[in-house]
Amino acid sequence: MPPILTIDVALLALVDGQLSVALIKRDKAPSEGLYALPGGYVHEDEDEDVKGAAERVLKEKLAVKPPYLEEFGTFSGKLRDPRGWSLTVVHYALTADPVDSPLVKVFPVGKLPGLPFDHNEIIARVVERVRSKTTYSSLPVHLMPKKFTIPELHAAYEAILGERMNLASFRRKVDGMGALEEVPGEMRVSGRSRPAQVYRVALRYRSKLSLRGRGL
Amino acid sequence: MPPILTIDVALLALVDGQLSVALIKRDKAPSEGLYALPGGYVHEDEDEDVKGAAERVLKEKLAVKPPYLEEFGTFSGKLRDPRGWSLTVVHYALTADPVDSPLVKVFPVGKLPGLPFDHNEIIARVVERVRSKTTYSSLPVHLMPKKFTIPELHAAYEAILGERMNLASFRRKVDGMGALEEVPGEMRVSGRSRPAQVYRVALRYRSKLSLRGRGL
DNA sequence: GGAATAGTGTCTCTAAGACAATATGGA
DNA sequence: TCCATATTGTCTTAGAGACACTATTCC
Repeated sequence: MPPILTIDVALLALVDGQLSVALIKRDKAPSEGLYALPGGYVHEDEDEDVKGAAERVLKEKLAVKPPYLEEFGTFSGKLRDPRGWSLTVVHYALTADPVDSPLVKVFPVGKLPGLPFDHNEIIARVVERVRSKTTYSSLPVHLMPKKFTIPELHAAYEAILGERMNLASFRRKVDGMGALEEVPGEMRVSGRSRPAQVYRVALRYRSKLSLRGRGL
Repeated sequence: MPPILTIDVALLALVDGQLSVALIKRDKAPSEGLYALPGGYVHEDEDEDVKGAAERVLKEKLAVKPPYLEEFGTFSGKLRDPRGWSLTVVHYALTADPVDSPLVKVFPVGKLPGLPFDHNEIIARVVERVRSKTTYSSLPVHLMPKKFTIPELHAAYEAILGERMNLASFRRKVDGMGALEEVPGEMRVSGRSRPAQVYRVALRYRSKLSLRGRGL
């Protein structure tokens, strides 16, 4: 009997200023009825590769086509699934607006219930990776809506890392990364303060989906 | 028919100052007789997880128990293996002394022959990762013998990256990383010059094998 | 004008590169 | 002694954080 091969996807988003993950109520055994990471088997006829399988699961189960999807790594062994020796290729995806539905619920990563299999550990490791990448890359831009301001992005970084960052240095850093471009003329007003310049993700930083196969 | 699940290992070493990879002559179809990455199926009864399978393959096929072994990622799809939709979990390992044998040959990564499956691409991607990690981590210490000097380690970094590095800054950097410790009193003499202090990898940086499951 | 937040300028500090100066064992 | 390389010290430069200052809108 060959090992059980599955893929799982951790779809992350910022909800109410908290890094959160979309979980789905399992509709079959084992652990039927419990929330878990969306996942499934590879469909050899329709999935080009495991990343394709992850995209399909995102579309079918979560109804999202997120701008960022990357393989995280595998989790395998005899004990993690009651059905036997199994291997799952875990992916993580970032989105601005996860869809809440009767079956899908978005949990802050700090307030997860007990999950089946090793999904608590998987999420913990994915979050660790996302926090790590946040410290040196523009990854969190993929958690933002199409248009956003620097202060909004700054707040997202602070929410993900759980610590304050210097805003002036942050400005210099995002400038230097070249991941953003101004939306000409557009300013965002919030309250009775100076309006902020609106930005969007630069073209070459969008849609990692199409850059198949290149890690990072 | 479920996907074919295999693991492959890219064992890297520095041979004659060149980053090199150990390839093994395949003893069965497909591509029998060609050099390829050592790999194989997961043995559900003896492999704790895919990393365990990689360790077993290293031991059985290459007769090494390297100090560093890490999962790289997966390669999957319909086209990469003539037998059908397949997935391989690629690992990379670092060693100081790869064993050359009738079946195993060590090739400089810049002078690889055409390899079966997608093994040329796999090796290219692994090398890219190792070079990247070399720029910001102490990874290359695992390519060194038990005892070595800073200038020797410096030469290893230059060989991996293919570019010159400032030796004084390099000293400061390895100092700061805390990955090394002096071997008290031991000096290495080479030629008629001042002898160099001998170092070894600090305990907590050895044997990533035991730190199962933690990426990086 | 005042409140509140956006954005800029400047100072300091740290880390890295360049490179000069010193150290040491073998020939 | 000299040669060759190891090791240290110093100067300069680039980038990040701290923080004060200016800008702009609504009230």
